[in-house]
Amino acid sequence: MLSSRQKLILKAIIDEYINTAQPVGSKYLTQVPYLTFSSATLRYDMAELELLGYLEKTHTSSGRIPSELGYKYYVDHLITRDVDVQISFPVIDDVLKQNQIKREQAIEEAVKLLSDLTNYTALAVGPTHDKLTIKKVDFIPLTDETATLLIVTNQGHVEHQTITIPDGLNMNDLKETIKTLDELLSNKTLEDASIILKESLMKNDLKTFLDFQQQLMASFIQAFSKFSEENVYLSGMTRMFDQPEFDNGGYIKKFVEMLDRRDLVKMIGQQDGLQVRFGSDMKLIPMENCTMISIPYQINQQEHGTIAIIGPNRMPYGKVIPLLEYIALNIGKLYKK
Amino acid sequence: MLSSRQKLILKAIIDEYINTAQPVGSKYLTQVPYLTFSSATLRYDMAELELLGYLEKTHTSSGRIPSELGYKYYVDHLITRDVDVQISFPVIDDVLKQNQIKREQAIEEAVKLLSDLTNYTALAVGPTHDKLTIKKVDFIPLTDETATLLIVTNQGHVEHQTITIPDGLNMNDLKETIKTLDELLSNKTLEDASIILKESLMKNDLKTFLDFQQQLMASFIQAFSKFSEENVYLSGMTRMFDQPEFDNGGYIKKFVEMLDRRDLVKMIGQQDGLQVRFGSDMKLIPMENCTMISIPYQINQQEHGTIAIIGPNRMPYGKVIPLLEYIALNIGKLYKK
DNA sequence: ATTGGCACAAGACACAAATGAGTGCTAAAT
DNA sequence: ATTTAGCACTCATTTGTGTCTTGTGCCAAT
Repeated sequence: MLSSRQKLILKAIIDEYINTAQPVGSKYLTQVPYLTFSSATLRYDMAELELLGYLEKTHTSSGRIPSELGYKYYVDHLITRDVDVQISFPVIDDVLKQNQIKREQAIEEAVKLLSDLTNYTALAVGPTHDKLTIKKVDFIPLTDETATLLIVTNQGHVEHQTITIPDGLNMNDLKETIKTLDELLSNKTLEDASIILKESLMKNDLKTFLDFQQQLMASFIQAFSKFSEENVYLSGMTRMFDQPEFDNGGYIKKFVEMLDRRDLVKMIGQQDGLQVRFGSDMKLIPMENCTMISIPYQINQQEHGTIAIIGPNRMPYGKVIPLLEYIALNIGKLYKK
Repeated sequence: MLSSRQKLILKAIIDEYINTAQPVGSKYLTQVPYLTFSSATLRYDMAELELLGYLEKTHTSSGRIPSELGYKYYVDHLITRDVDVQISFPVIDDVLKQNQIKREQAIEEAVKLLSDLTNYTALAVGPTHDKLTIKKVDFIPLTDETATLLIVTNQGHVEHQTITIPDGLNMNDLKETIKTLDELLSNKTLEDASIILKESLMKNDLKTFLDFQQQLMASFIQAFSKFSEENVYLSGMTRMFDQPEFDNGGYIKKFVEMLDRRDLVKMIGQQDGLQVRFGSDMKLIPMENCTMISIPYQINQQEHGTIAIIGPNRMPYGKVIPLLEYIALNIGKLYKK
C-alpha cells in the first residue's frame, strides 16, 4: 500500500514524464507545489516506489521513469480527468451529425477526428452484426466477357469481384447459376453458406464448369473469409512517428507492418468497458512503450464495435480517456430511436 | 559528349554504388577488369564527370556518388539487362494463371510478387476503363431501418454505403426512388450521371425527402468522386525502411503519408511506355533519393492501367526493369483472346 | 595522353578529461 | 520517528585531442 505522499510523488513524476519524456529527478519534484519536502525525503520515497516496481531508472544515477506497473497504478488511481477536453465535444457532435445516415462514414470520420484531436493513431472495428448472414448474391454483366460478382451481408458489407468469363461459357447459364446460389444462400449465416456451398459442389447441383467453377468457388470462399476480417478504420498511422521514443526505423517498421496486417484487430476482442492495455499486455504483438486504450460502442442490440487509440505509454490519459468515452457514447446515440 | 572511357567509369561507379551504397574512389576503380588505367587517370576523368554533373562528392575528399543526372544517363545508355531475372518468369506466369478469372486479384498478386522479388515498394493502378459508366444502382434492405446502397460501374468497381433510414420514411418509396435512379443513370458516364442527378434534384422529379435526400445525394456525388480516384494496389510499403538512405524518421513519415494519401497515383498518368522518374522529376512530391519506375499495361482496347515500383535511386535497374516489363506484358496477355 | 608522387582535406575512430544531473547514505536537526 | 543537509559517488553526455584512413588535386616526368 502506498502512503499518500508516495501517491503524490508517483503522480507528479508521471505527469511530468508525460510532458517531457525525460527522466524525472528529485530536484524537479521539490518545485511541484504540492510537494513541500526536501529532495532527500523525496528521494527516499522514490527509492521505495522503485522497490515496489512503480518506477525505473535508465541508469544508476538517473532520474526515474514510470514502469508499466506505475502507469497502471496511475490510470487506476491517480488520474485527473481533464475538463478542458469538453471544448472538443461540439466538434464531435457536429461531425457525427453530418454523417447521420451513413454509418461507415460516421465511424470513419469519428476515427479521423479522434486521431486529429489526440495526435495519436486511432482505429475502430465494426459495426459488426451479431449474426452475420448473407443478404444477397448478385451478378452484374459488364461486357461480353466480364461480369461483377457481388455478395452483400446483413451488415451492409459488400464483397465484389470482377471475373472474366472463359471462352465457350454462356453468360445466361452463369446468371442462372448465380441466381440459384442467391436463393440457396440468402439469409444463411456465413458458416451455413460455406457448408451449403461445399455440399452443392459435391452433389453437383450446380452446373459444373470444371476449372472455372473451381476458381469461382474459391472466389466465394475467399470472399466469405474476408468478411470475418471485420471492417476496420484507421487514421493517423504516421502519428506514432512523431513520438521521440519511437524514432527508430526498426520499431516504426514493426509498427506499420502490424497495422498493415491488421494484427491489432484480433486483440480488440469484445469487452465490457474501457480497457487500457500496455505493451506487455498485448501478448500477440509485444510492442514496448506502447499503450492501446479501447472502448466498445453499441449501435443497437445487434450491432457493436470497438474504437481505440494507440500511443506511447506516456499519454495524457486525463485527456484521451474522456475523449474516447465521449466519442464511443455518441456513435451509439446517433442511431438510437 | 562523354568519351568511351568516361562512360565505362560512370558505369563502374554506379554499378558499385548500387551494390555498396558507399562513395566510390579511384582506387577501387583500378581493380575493375575493364578499367586498366592508373588511379590518376581515372581521377582525371572523375573530375570531368563531376564537372559535367554526372557525379557528386559527399565532402571535399571523398569518393564519388552518382547524381540524378548520372543515374539518368546510366538508365538511358549504360544499363546492362540482367538475364538472371528470367528464372523468376515461371513464378510470375504461375501466379497470374492462378488468378486468371479474377482480375483485381491478379493485379494484387502481381504487385505483391513484384515487391517480393525486388524488395521494393510496388504499386499498380487500374485496370481503368476508358469510358467510365454506371452499370447498376441498387438498393438492398437489410433491416427495417437500414439498407445498403450499391453503385456498380462498367469497370466492376463497386461503391457501397450503408444508410440508416430516418423515421417516418417508407422503405418502399425509397426503393422506388432508387429504381428510378437506376433507370435514369445506368449506362451513363459519370459526368452525365452527375448532371442528370443535379437536374433531377432541381426539377424535383425524384420524390424529395428534405434533409434526408440531400444527404443521399451527397452520398452519391461522393461515391462518384471516389470512382475517379482509381483503384490502387500497394504492396511492401515498409520495404523502403530497409534502405539505409532512408533510415530517418522524418523521411519515412513523409513517405508513408504520401502513400497513404495516394499522392503518387496522381503522378502515374497515362504514358506511353517505361518511365523512370527520379526524386526531382516528381514535381508534386519531391522525394530525394527516390526513384519510381512505371510501365503501363493494357488488358484490352478499353482497359488499362499502370504498374510501378518505388525504390532508392540506387536500384539494380538491370534487374528491376526487365521484371517490371515482363509483369506488365503478361497481365495484358492474360485476358487477350 | 598517361602516370607516379606528394601534399592536403575531411570523416572516422579511439581515448581522456571535464561537466552535470542525480543518486544513496549518514549524521544531525526537528 | 521523520525529515533534512551534506557529501561521496555513478554514469551519460559533451568536448577536445591525436591518429588513421581514404581519397582528392595537382604537378612534373614519361
